[in-house]
Amino acid sequence: MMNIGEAAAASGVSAKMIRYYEETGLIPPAGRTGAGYRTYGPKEVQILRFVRRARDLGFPMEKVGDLLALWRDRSRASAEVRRLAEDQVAALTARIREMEEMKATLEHLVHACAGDERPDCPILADLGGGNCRT
Amino acid sequence: MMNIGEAAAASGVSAKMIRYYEETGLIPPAGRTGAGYRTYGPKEVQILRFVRRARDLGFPMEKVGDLLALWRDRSRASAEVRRLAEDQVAALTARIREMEEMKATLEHLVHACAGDERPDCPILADLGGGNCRT
DNA sequence: TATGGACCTTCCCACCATAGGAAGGTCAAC
DNA sequence: GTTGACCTTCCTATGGTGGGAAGGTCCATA
Repeated sequence: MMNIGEAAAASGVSAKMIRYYEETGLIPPAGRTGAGYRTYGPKEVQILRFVRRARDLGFPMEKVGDLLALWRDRSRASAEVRRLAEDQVAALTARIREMEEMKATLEHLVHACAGDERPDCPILADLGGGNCRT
Repeated sequence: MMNIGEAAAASGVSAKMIRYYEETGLIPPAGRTGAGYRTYGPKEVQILRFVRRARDLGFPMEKVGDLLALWRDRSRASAEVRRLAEDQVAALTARIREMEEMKATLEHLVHACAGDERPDCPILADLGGGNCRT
């Protein structure tokens, strides 16, 4: 049995976040020693690693909860899990595209900007003249 | 002179956010009518549009403040602005790459998953660190 | 002139996920 | 037995945005 600090080191999740995950119900409450210290075994550490990995893949907490539930349910169909993963791929794709667009616009502006000592700046001109309804 | 609602409609920035920007010092305090209503003219609306556009390009508030300062400074060198824009391109590039990596990993897992009624699921197996069930 | 509704004001709360810190208790090593 | 590293809870902040309550204002219409 480990302390929260050891569990944090073993799982890659900070002690702060472990307590937070417990508080929000993402993970079940840890056992306690007589003095009130949280205790963790290998099983709990595995759960924490699961959460960590899912977060690394960009899943929001809520989806991580769904994945955990499916993980615990031995009879779940893999199709459900796959759908969650596909949703996440779609979300990432959408977000990436948005940022690619921002980047392209900015690169265009940077390209048009002399970038020297002169105050003429197409970047500021663009920002100042953006067309919304006036 | 417009109300905050009209300025919001004209600039594309919500009234809530206009007040927030003012509160945090991003934009100067608006003028007030005798009754305490904020008033906005075309110049202020242009500033709001500037902010909106910069936020749309993914600049964090702090950088928007820098850009605004450069915008107001008629003698600024365009090189400074360009550097801010380039930094932002770099930030976007880094974030995009992170997300591309997440996406690639997930796509790999989705591809390996049968996605049928069987409980065998490589996605959960991966998340769990090799052991699908506890 | 009165009233109603659309606007404005300030203030507080919520989100998501994370980090920092203070105040106080506990454990283990020396 | 003291010291230092750990633990506990509780509060705060972040970045931007939205929601809403309680109360004031403005304008048009009945």
